[in-house]
Amino acid sequence: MLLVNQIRDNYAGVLAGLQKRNFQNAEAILAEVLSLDDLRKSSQTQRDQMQAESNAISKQIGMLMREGKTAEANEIKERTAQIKIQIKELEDQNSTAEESLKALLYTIPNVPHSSVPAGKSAEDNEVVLENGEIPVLYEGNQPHWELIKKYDIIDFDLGVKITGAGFPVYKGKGARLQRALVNFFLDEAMAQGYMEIQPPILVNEDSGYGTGQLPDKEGQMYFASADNLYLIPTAEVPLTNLYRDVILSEEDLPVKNVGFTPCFRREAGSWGAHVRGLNRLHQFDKVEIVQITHPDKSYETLESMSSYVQGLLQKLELPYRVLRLCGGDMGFTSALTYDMEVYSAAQERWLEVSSVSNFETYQSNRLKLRFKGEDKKTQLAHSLNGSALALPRIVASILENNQTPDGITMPKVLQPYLGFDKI
RNA sequence: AGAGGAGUGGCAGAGUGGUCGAAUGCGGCGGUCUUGAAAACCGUUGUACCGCAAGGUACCGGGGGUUCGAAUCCCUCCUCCUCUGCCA
Repeated sequence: MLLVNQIRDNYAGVLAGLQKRNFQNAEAILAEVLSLDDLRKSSQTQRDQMQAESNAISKQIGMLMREGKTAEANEIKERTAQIKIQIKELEDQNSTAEESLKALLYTIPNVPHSSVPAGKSAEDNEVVLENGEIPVLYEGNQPHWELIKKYDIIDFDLGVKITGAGFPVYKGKGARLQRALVNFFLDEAMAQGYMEIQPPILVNEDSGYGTGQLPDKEGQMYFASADNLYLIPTAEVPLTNLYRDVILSEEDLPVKNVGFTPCFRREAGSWGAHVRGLNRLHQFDKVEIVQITHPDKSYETLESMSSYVQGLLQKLELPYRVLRLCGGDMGFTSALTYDMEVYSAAQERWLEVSSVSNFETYQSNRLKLRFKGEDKKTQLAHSLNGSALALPRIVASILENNQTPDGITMPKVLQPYLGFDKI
């Protein structure tokens, strides 16, 4: 969430940024934030003063008691009763203001970076670059949901039988392809200095709040009610919450972590004709990279993460483009997001396979993720993450773009991991 | 899952109603001494909020309560350890 001081010190900038996102009623909401914060401060100042007086009296009572002056002690005691009532009132006022302030801040998205284009929807995203050749497929090519049946490598019907829609079963070479991709992605990340982390895939409520899935996206997560745990929608949640309530020292920066996990998304109400096959699932595998950096370095880091993801796509020989998301299409918590899309020749459309974002202090403010520098001052770190990569659409595009009348050719980099070159 | 024990500063560990944000030791940082280092000695060493500042307030696993006053008493939740049970 945004910092109140960020709003106070740069009111015009924050307002303009929120408007670029088409955030409704920005002006009224920001004014409300400032007035709630004023109320919070003034009630605390008063409360602290009353409390100081009360503490002084209590100390005095202690002294009188020790000297055996019980009557005098009892006399002063009566004064504290009155103070207590006032303290209670001020405390209520203070905590109400604080809670309202927090609830309001939760509803305000991050301020976009200056390079973010204005716009309302995906159509206004800016194409930064395109790379790779779009393959020309043979007559009679098929989309992946046909190919997986033809070669019997991914089975949706079996998934329906044992779980439900959106939970595919990977078989034989299909399963092997999944494992090869995961290993390839992890090995590549480690070669770039990321440390591999295997986190739990169920997380508690605090973690949900830490990265922003709660309170508003509650319906998107599967919930294990007997134990109050959420199935993670992305490894971002455990990987970033590792650093909740942590003060790093400056020399620990940048933190570079990578993790492979299954991801679970309820995707309530988002089913339709264009989300067939592997395009949208309830359970899928993803390798996620997370970095925690010094505020001065985060944009440099964002570029390097973007190039890293592009490198993966190049090695997989997939044609892709990079988009800079416009204000209206960005995620709630992001300040700048690049989406990587791979062209699927059989579906004749671009598929989003990665999203790389800089959250600046938006997440770290919620997480209380800070670092202490040479000057011994603690300040909020910047957090970034990106998919590197999510498997299903990568699998879909590999299958579709590499299909030939007599089989599907596997990218060269994967062959050592696969043990075969063709499906 | 059942029975018992325990959670205090970076770590170890005292403190069982007031002068306790908290002894002491270790570690860290600064200094004296030294050619340098070690040792010794001296000083310093948590986080957050309010305040222009001086300063104030809160925090002893989390939350709630009793009391003029809580690290200390009560309730509740969480976590860890030991034993029993179950188990990849």
